[in-house]
Amino acid sequence: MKKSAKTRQHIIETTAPIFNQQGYIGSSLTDLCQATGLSKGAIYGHFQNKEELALEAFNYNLRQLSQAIMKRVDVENRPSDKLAAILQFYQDYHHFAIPFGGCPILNLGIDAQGQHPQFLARVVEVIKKLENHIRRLILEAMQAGEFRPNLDEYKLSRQIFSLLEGAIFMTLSLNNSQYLLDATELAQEILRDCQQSPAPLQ
Amino acid sequence: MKKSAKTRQHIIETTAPIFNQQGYIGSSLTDLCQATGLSKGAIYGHFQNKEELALEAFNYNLRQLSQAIMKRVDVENRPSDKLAAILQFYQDYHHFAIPFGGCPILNLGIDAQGQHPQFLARVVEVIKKLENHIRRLILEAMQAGEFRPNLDEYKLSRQIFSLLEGAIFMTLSLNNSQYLLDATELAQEILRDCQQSPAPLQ
DNA sequence: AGATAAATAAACCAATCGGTATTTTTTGTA
DNA sequence: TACAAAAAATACCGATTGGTTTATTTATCT
Repeated sequence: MKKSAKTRQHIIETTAPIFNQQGYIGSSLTDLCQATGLSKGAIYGHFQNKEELALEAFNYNLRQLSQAIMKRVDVENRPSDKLAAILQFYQDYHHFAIPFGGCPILNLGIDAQGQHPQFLARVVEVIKKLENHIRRLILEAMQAGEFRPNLDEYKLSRQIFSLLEGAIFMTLSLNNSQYLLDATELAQEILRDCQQSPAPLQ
Repeated sequence: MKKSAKTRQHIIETTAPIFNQQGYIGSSLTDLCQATGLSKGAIYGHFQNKEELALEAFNYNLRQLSQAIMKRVDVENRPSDKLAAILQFYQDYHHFAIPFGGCPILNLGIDAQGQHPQFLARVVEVIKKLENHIRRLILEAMQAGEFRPNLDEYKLSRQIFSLLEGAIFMTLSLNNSQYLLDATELAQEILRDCQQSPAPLQ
């Protein structure tokens, strides 16, 4: 009874980076069998079809990412420190993403657009969750007096998230970590300006 | 003699959005034949193989994007106005990208990563060209006295480009134009601060 | 230890993949 | 209008796709 769940998890974990890197169509069952060391019969004993496995693998990727961020955030107390921890995480995000086969949000978001509505819905869910987390931290920082009270936390979180995702894309595509460094630095400056008043930005 | 070139171009133009949206592997010859209204024999009479056609189609996409930007830039004279024109273009970039099947840079960049080095090289080329264009405009604005002289134009162009690409991803994935609006607004503010001295940002 | 059920492998399926060879149709020109 | 050349359609190729079935091995539990 327990063995089944274990190999099922093994299949998910070993195929997750393949799906992340090669996309849904690009990941053939032959690839997945070779990576897991199992046969098609074995895989189909644990999953109804390729789509179900892909969904689980994508979910696994997104969950890993979320958890890695939250792990950094949870050790901080003040909202502004939690925000700084998020930026710190993204500063060397490529070290996290490259063995993962890239950024799950970016890869799945692009791969699923107009192609796999179900997958897109999942990645949108995670994006909104992360962006909302940033937004709530900004709001809490305002309420705690760490930030000016007249900020538009919705706009700020959208801007910071866009900046980070774009920098991830640039760093991974051009294989140049400078984009993530510059982006997180800019984000830090934006947040620093949230403390002052009146605002030169926002 | 001329008919051949015309249908060749027709094939490129009609398959370009398919390649852009579905990627290289995701675009089957059946799809391409159906879209062009031609048979496989006809397509293979104009292109050696699927890869050559894809490369031409991707180049077509990237060229269309570059030209659309340059068209807006070239009507301006002052460097800072040219920069503003670029931001203006990206403000409603989704209207350009959606009928195109998404952002060619983003789609091809993600699709090609670790999969098609040849395609990745092409998209990197275009990215560097556009980013360099922004960088040179910042430099020219400094030299013309429109911007402070002590700016890091390399860093600034990286930050702005990351911000824009990230906002494109967000707007297209979440089908929400607000990300592009907020990102271009932030970019405008960053550039506005380049005029003042001393710098609150950068 | 042996019965039972779960897990896996292997062979097989129709469909589709990219690509090619051949035939038919179209076209420009003499 | 006849004819050669180019362009396109058809039919086909082997390989691979996702998926299924059957047989066999391997765990699990009494």
